[in-house]
Amino acid sequence: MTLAIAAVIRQIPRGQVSTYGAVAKAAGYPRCARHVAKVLNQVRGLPWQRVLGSGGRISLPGELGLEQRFLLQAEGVKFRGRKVDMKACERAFPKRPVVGGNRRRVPKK
DNA sequence: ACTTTGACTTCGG
DNA sequence: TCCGAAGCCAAAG
Repeated sequence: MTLAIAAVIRQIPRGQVSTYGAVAKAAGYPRCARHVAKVLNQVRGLPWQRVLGSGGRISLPGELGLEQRFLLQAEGVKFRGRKVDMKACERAFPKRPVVGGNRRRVPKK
């Protein structure tokens, strides 16, 4: 799964971005946004700067965040204040079947 | 087998 | 817009 996620991230082209949640979903693990973050830490050689928080927010704290912003702008990604212009730059991934079998919120009652 | 760890997400105030 | 809380889940230790 770590690999599946890494593979998805590698598919984000220059000038485009995606989000943790979207990447997780595209890899077949819709609720593992958090794991995506972890993968970005461990796996090297990934275009880490192209992965953002929901809504196009930069989630990296401090200086790394600034660098991310810088790199993205260098790739031609447009910013709207602190957020990326997702409408224009978000990468659309082909749909993928969910791996672990679809789990649904139990109506609980 | 159990606990911790994330660059998360959504919602409410 | 900015917190805080709660939900989430596989990987790593």
